[in-house]
Amino acid sequence: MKKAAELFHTKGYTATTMRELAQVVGLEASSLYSHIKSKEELLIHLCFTNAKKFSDGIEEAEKQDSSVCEKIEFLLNQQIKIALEDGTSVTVFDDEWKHLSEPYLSSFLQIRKDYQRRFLKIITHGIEKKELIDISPSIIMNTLISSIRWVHLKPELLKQTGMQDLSKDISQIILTGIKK
Amino acid sequence: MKKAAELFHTKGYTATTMRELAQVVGLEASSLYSHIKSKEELLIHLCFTNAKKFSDGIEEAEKQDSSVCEKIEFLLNQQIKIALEDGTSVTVFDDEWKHLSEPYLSSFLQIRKDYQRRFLKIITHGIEKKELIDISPSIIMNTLISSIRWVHLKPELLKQTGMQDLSKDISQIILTGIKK
DNA sequence: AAAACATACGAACAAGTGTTCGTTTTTTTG
DNA sequence: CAAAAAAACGAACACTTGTTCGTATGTTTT
Repeated sequence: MKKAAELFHTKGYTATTMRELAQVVGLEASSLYSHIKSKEELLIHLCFTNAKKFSDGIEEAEKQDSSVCEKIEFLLNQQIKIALEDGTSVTVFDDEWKHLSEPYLSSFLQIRKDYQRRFLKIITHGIEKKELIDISPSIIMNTLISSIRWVHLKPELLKQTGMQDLSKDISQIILTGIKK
Repeated sequence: MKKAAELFHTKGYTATTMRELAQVVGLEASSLYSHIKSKEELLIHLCFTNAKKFSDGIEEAEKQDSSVCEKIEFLLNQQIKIALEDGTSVTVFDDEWKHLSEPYLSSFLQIRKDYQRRFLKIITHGIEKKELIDISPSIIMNTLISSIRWVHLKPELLKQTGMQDLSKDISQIILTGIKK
């Protein structure tokens, strides 16, 4: 699964061959099928495992008895942490889900939509409480989510800066920008 | 080229078939080759056309006799504009370039690297002049670039908000976050 | 109108795809 | 150690891929 994630990350799902994957794990292509049912099974697993991580994150944020800004900071930190611990999976989650076939595709999109709905709710709440500036919640959320979508591609920056500091710097930029 | 960009955008380069493309433009697959030399030619054109747009943008910013913040705001606006005018191309530029083969791949990465080098220079300059907060220029740049990487996926938000306002809102979030 | 050209087509090809099958090898269990 | 189960293999299959080729059909130039 790990090697599959790496290949999907670098070459993309469609461009990745079962024969390539086999070679990377030291097997013949046919042998893979003693362990998995299909190529898509790999993609399904990677997509939904990561989807769960994100959903769990937002659930935890919702439960917290804290200010909206603290919740958002928590979410940012959490997502940066996930991205740094398992960057290749995040790529798959971000970019390769579109190769899921039905019914997995619909299911995945549903989870994603739900995640964004809950995120939006937090932001909207923050605007109402005048914690956040009065900008379209949708714009804020998308900017927020996107702004960290490079972290998993720069592991060298992690070594340089350290996760704690990296996380703090990014949070500072974004939070300063949306705080009232 | 336009239909190709759309297909590459929704299905990905590798997953897009010449037969599909042919059907979309109302031809048989073989007929396409009266107009293009290969499938990759399409990808090459899309990648480098967009690369040029971005390079031109940063060149213009460099020339401007303005503060660093104004330059960055100009760049943000420009890139948002590009993303909204031709969203599918931006996807190809962002995500599908990796399917370029040599020597195009190296050439493309060189251009990209050069673009980031010049962007970094602007930011570093801004930090030196105390216009920007003292955070790793690399972190600032990546956050900046990424933060708008969703715009081209939400044309409905454009209709709702209008490009001018959308651009202003995003700029406000990001610039407030990095201004000293 | 003839010649030259661009465009479109169907058929085909060579290479590569995910996957299956029957068999052999290796590991685990009783 | 023998039996059962799991894992690995090579060969093959059915299908799809980008692309080529010879040919036909319009379209432009002379």
